[in-house]
Amino acid sequence: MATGWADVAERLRERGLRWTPQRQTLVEVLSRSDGHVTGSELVERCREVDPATTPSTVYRTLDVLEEIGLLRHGHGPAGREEFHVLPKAEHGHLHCQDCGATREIEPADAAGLVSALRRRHGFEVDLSHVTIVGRCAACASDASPGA
Amino acid sequence: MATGWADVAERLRERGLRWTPQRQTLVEVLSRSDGHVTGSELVERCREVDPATTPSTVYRTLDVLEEIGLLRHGHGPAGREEFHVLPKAEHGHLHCQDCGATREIEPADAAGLVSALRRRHGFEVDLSHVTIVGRCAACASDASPGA
DNA sequence: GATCCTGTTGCAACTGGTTGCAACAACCGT
DNA sequence: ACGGTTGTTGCAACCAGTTGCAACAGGATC
Repeated sequence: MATGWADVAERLRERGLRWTPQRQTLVEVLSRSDGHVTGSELVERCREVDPATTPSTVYRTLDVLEEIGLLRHGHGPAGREEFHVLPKAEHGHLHCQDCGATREIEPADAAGLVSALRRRHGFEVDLSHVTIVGRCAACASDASPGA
Repeated sequence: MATGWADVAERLRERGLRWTPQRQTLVEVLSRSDGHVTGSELVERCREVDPATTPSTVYRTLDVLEEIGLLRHGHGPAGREEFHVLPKAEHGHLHCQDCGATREIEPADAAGLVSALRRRHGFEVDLSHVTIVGRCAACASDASPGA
């Protein structure tokens, strides 16, 4: 909560953007959310607060908040939108195809890849957007010997 | 084209699956496609061959063909389905947020990450499903100094 | 060639998300 | 407090993809 939700209104106004009731609702919901949420989850939770909530408004506001840096989005394994609230550090995600578990990739794990791509292709990785799919330890040891 | 499209019919029948006109259409379209295609692109191209093509049939057939190993799918930067025809080698994708360019990640580039995740978390990466987002050399050197 | 079994198709409805547009309202200036 | 500017909302239509289901049709069997 370091650069928390408290000054969102100001940050918006600084850019000539507005602080509307709908945005307050979404920010309130976000401030109660931890880690990763999907778009439709957020829509649903906003509707609990204000049943008149419209999806398009939520998604558009999410875009705005992302521009301000309060969240990042990525795409989950099913291609669904996934939001990442108040990222402390850039980090990617690991998703198990079999059990569906998701865990975070520590920057150290990705350091090799990031620097390899930078050196070899001059490519600057945006780690927060990365979801790597595969099999987690449990599922891998479960499946490989058998099949 | 090593294990090409020629014997698809047999491969299906071996598994008790069927070789239908609709599947022939899709396979014909796929055999003319190179590299990466999105789902809707395939639907469209099938419709050029057979205007009666239905999306659900195409997607279901794609699932079947993926099971047989003739293609792999992943999710592009916008979360859209992306198919990867006749994969010679497992490889991921690099996508530039700015210019939209996509290039392939060579296995060597990812080797470090893959082995780091295996060692540290026992996680087996499915490289073909990975799309890494960031900025390509051109866009990175374009943007970073300025902004 | 007729028959049966079961995989497959096409439809229609639905999910998650996006977009164009006209009406609206936050905020600034007076 | 009032008006005007312009960012924002909500609607409705749409896009990409998925699913349940009843009708259909491969292909093996007789």
